[in-house]
Order: sequence, then C-alpha cells, then structure tokens
Amino acid sequence: MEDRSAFFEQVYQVVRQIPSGRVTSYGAIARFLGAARSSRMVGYAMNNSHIYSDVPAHRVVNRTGLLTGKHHFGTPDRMARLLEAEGIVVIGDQVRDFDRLFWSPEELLK
DNA sequence: CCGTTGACGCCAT
DNA sequence: TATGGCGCCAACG
Repeated sequence: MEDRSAFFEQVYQVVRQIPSGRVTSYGAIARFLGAARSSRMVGYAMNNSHIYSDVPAHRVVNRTGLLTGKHHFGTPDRMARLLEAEGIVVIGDQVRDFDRLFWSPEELLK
C-alpha cells in the first residue's frame, strides 16, 4: 500500500476491530495511531470508507458520543439505526451510556 | 497556486 | 458549565 494512504489504512484496520455494540471516537483512534492532533483526518478517512464493506464506520462517533457523521450514511437516521440494531440506544443523535459503551483502541494491545 | 472546508478536539474566556 | 477560537492537514474548486 502507498505510504500516502498508510494512515488511512491504519484507521480502517482499527475500525474493523471495534466490537459490535461498542463505539469509539475519532480522537481515540488518532491518538492510538500517534497522530493525536489529526482527529479530523480520521473523519476524512471515514468519508472514503464506503469503498470497503467491512469497515463499521457507524461505530465511530465524536468524543461526547454525538453522531456527528450521520449525514454520510445516505439517510439521516441510517447511522442511528445501525447502532440500535446492535443494541445501542441513541437519543437525539446522542449515544446513551457512552462512557460504558466506549471501546478504546488500546484494547488491541492486550 | 491559494483560499475554503470539514465524520474533531483542546484551550481560553 | 457553556461558547467560541484555533490547530490540524488533505481534498476541492
């Protein structure tokens, strides 16, 4: 893979490991990859994630548990429905019990 | 070539 | 506690 897209590939690699029913944040992924100040790039990577069928982009939300990427799933409520299908409760674009459902990429090191 | 624009997050106020 | 400003950096027109 090209060096240019290496970062994106690493992002997809992490996202693929997020367990069903759990969520993580753009910033957590950025920090895990050693690019703590490039959380926006993680979001940008997600924008291209549609080319892969095995990257659960809906499990990535912002650091407060808000579904900031909901407008990139075709219909406005698609992201929330995908999450609810995994047992996650979404109220007003906000993941309930976000702290409890949060999955840290650090888990990959275990 | 350069200004704008984000699926974000930290910090100052 | 709530809001706004700004750094980040690739993509777009």
